[in-house]
Amino acid sequence: MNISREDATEWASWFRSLGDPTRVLILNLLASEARPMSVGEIVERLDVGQSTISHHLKILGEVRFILVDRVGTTSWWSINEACLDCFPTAAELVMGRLPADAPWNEPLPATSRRTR
Amino acid sequence: MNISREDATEWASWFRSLGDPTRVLILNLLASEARPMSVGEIVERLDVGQSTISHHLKILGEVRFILVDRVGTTSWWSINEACLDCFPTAAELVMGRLPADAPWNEPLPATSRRTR
DNA sequence: CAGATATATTGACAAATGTCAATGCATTGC
DNA sequence: GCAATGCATTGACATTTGTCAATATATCTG
Repeated sequence: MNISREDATEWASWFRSLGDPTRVLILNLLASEARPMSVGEIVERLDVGQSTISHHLKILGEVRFILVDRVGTTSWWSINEACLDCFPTAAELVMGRLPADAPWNEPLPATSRRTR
Repeated sequence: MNISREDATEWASWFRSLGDPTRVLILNLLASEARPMSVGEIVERLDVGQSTISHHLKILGEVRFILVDRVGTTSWWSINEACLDCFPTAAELVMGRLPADAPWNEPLPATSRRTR
């Protein structure tokens, strides 16, 4: 009936990934532009250092809120639409009704290394 | 078109309140019991100290995920159903479509001090 | 009022987090 | 191959966070 602390820890980590202002700004920017953006572009738009942006992109990527396509030396980041749609609501999470096929449960794809 | 850092900070704080395993456990417990519970009851069910539980209840109460009814020396905590229903989804938040009448935007009621 | 009970608050502390500057690593262009 | 470019990683640092033990506060019971 009740969830385990392990489950709670994993669920909490998803919400924690949304729990930083800079990450919310990144997500909003990517969503409003509705296209892949490079790290440099994002740095220009938000008033935060480049290494910090890279750090947050990594965190958002690990929970699969965003996806990356690396081409040459540039990383193209974009919203993972599927992930947004089925991110659990607070009600679902709290009641223990977790979507089984959430995108963040899928294995990470082998890092693409296309060159041009 | 884009949200302000202030907005982002406030939204992030709501998600951060779900970003701790103990708080997820508390919410799940309150939701699964579907009744008000005292601090003592919650402490018994979760393997965490009493002061820690009080601390987390306070955090969850401040974002109005849970409500408290103080009777005598005991505090009865319960899920704020309204809050669960309209907690913004990741998509809503990220796209800047925020529910205007969210319960956590309502003023906090004067602390009830009923006795018995 | 004295003691017991329930919860809140405080203080301490280790761990995690967000940020930046500096550096490292690939890749591209010449 | 060399310099330039774009991003990732590292190290340092201050801040925040989660936890507990101890204490304070409020209420109830006799």
